[in-house]
Amino acid sequence: MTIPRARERMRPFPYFHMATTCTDYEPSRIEPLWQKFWADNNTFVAKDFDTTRPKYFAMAMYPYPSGHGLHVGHSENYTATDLLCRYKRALGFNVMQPMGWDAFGLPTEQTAVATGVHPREVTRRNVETFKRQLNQHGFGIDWTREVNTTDPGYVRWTQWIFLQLYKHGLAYVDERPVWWCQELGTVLANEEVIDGKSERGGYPVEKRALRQWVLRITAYADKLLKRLDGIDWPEATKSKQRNWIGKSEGAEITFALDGCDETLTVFTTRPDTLYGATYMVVAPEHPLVGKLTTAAQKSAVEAYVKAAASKSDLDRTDLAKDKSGVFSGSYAINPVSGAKIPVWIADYVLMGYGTGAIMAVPAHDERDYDFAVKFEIPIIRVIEKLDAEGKEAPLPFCVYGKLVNSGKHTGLSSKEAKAAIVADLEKRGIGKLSVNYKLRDWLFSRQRYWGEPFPIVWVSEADYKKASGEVAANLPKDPITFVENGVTQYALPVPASQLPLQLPETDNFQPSGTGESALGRCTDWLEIWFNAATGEAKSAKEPKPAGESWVRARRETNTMPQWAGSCWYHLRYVDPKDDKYLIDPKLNNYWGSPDYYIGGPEHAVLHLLYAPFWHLFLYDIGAVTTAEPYPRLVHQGMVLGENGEKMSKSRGNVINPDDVIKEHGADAMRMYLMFMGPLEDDKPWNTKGIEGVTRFLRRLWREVIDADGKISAKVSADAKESAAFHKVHHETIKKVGEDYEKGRYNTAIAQMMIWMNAIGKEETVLPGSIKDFLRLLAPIAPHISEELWERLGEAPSIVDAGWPKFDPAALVEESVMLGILVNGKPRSEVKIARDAPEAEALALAKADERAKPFLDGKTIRKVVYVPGRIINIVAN
RNA sequence: GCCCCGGUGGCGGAAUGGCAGACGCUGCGGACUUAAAAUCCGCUGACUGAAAAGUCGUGUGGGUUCGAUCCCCACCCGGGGCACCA
Repeated sequence: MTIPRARERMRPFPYFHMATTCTDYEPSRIEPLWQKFWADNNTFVAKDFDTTRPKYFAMAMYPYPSGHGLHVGHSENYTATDLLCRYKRALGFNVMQPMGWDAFGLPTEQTAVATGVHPREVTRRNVETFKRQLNQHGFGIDWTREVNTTDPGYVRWTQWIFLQLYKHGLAYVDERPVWWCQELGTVLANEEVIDGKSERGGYPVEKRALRQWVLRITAYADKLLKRLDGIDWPEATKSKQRNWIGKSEGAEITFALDGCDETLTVFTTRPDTLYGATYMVVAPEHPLVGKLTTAAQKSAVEAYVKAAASKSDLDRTDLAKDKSGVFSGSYAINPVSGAKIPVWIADYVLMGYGTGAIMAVPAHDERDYDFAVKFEIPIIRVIEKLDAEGKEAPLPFCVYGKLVNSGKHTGLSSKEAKAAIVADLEKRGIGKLSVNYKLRDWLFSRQRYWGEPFPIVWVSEADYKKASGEVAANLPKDPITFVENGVTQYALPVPASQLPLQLPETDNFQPSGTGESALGRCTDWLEIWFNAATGEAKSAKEPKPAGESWVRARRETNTMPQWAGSCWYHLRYVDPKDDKYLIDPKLNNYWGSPDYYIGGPEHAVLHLLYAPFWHLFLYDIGAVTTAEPYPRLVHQGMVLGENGEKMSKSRGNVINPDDVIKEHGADAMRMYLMFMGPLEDDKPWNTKGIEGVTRFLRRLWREVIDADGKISAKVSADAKESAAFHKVHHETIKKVGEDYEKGRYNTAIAQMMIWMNAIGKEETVLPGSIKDFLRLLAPIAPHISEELWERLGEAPSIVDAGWPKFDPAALVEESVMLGILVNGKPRSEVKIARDAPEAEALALAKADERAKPFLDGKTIRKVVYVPGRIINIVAN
């Protein structure tokens, strides 16, 4: 498309010196012109340290630049952000609206594998497309702050943060059964596995024991939970996070084993039911299984453990209804009743939660009850319903009550008994209060090429001890190790001075197939001489450099998951080029945390949990000055296809923003997206709907511009506007401001349509009225607003034209229609002074022709008068 | 099973204790036109009625209130999440 050059369009003041010469509303000519104007004038470059205005930092979740281009859901999300930013700017805020690219990740790598084009190049192309598309929407993005998670300057700091986590003991290596997806050739985090399938692609996953990096997010479980109370987030998401973190308070109790020195520790939330513990269960993976198993039970136990191991987790949970287990042959001693109780092995107890062992109280736990019934284990009631109406509650009885059959604790309430029993156990050294979380540590490594390499090398124990200088300064208290072929490998950090650690060049991005990423094949990069003081590296093919500190090392071949980069991009926007600090504290203080963050709810327990974890940690180590990363979060709803179903290629109901902009223009699309319904709701696209909005914009154009492209004769400085219009005009200024403030964009637009209907009835209109209106419209439909603003003789840009004020006096009507209700039912209405006294209103109501029949022959019992609204006469 | 969110015309939605259905779409009627498109004007919850008007109506059933889409209780339905978490 051709962009008219500004110079050619110059006309003498006051008209047409920048705007187009369109006679009809032609978004395809108008929009590119103003987009260029904004770019040429750096209109949206945010100024650091502007203390003359309050700052406003608004962020939408940055996109993954896929090969499919922008989705209409992005359009919705970014329109809402842009609209808010333009509104805040009109109010006088120093606004920052940044954008970036979540550019590491699987689809790009898969494209690279399929096409042989390097992921870096695939990313570059996709980013170019996305950027062009975003600019065609007319978003006021400050591109000087563009971030890309794959830029070396960005990767360096992602690695730096990992280094801090490592140094502070929050990153460790564990060989553990993890979700492995054969199809994707990588392991996945718990959060990325849904119903036994990969979140991305829906491929089957299975458990495999692999060496993995894990981040100790559980150390922040309590902080992550507590922060939820103080932030302005959608309740559903907070609730989901609370659930996911799953804090549960109880006690750890240690049971002695009969005829054995070992003890068995369990976690329970119901220490009050301890007297009712008639058996114990340990998970099949429990380390004590071997010792607990007696000779007689050995073969049965081994068979059971083997069967459990081969079951996928999906099978294990699918069979939830049908309990299975095997007796170990050993007995434990109930520490309060002294009873000898059997120890069972059953897969309904999970090794990953609590201690991997439980005390089973069949009378008061549904699962234990099912198990006890099936295996004919005694069931002893120890809790009674508190306010028993004579009848005993049926078993299993799983709520609090009063203790029975509980020795000296009989008669206490559950609550009292919990404290008393734990206190007793604590004195004996076999119990204590304890808290458990469902949240697991975050599996942080992936076997892919297109991700951040870990700033870690592996060395021998002897070489580990040679660490000094900057390398030693970054070591955790306890070394991170793993055993490979009987040899223990030690992790040394690649220190900050050597970052970023870049990916090796290769043309084969496929995983190596042995559980290692493509990096496992990049020998020159992988096998190195490492300086254990400075962190420098040289290929191992070269001779060993001179010096005590040089040791033989192998680099870590895992890469970080895609979530890593998005954990801190909100910081990089504030200080996008810094190579000294993660974020300059002065800039950090100026911009603070985003005042607004919008994105889909699908990241509730992924990005929205991970990023706060990193941020809280960075705050703790003094790397950032803000305690809370996202004080205010909004979720936009999904834009569904016209058939009300989720948009997808297979359903053939995808709406492409490029097509919509081509047909209707960006202003119409932006406006329609905001008009469809509440931002947070899912709502179906409707082609007729956007036509309605386009009609609205054309009407506006015709009110201002006549068929020759001149200002319409109707717009005149000596226009006489009707009182009715005057009122609507000021109501509109008030309502639109209030609605923008509350994020209720659909009703703001409805009000603007009311204004449009009102102006259609006017003979003449003041230019000032049109200009007021353009300023209200500009945040949503910025191009047409700029165009008409300038054609009306104002200097561009309308972006800095401020926000119109309404006249409160214009809103007040002397007389209003008062609803007349009889016994609560609307019967009539009457015109009356707004603040008429009750007596007058009542007299009018009683005399009203339509209300009268309902009052005839009845006695008035009560009158409720709400001045200006209704009068309700209660009569019978 | 547990947790969260929701249920209003033909459709998207508005109204958070005061005349339900703003605004938009659709549909119907009209104006302009040789005609069509575009544009403009009017009507458009259901039922009864020629009309005036009346009755019903915000998932269902109760409750609070002069008055309930709105608050409370119970239930039904839909969507999302969690699910042997001791």
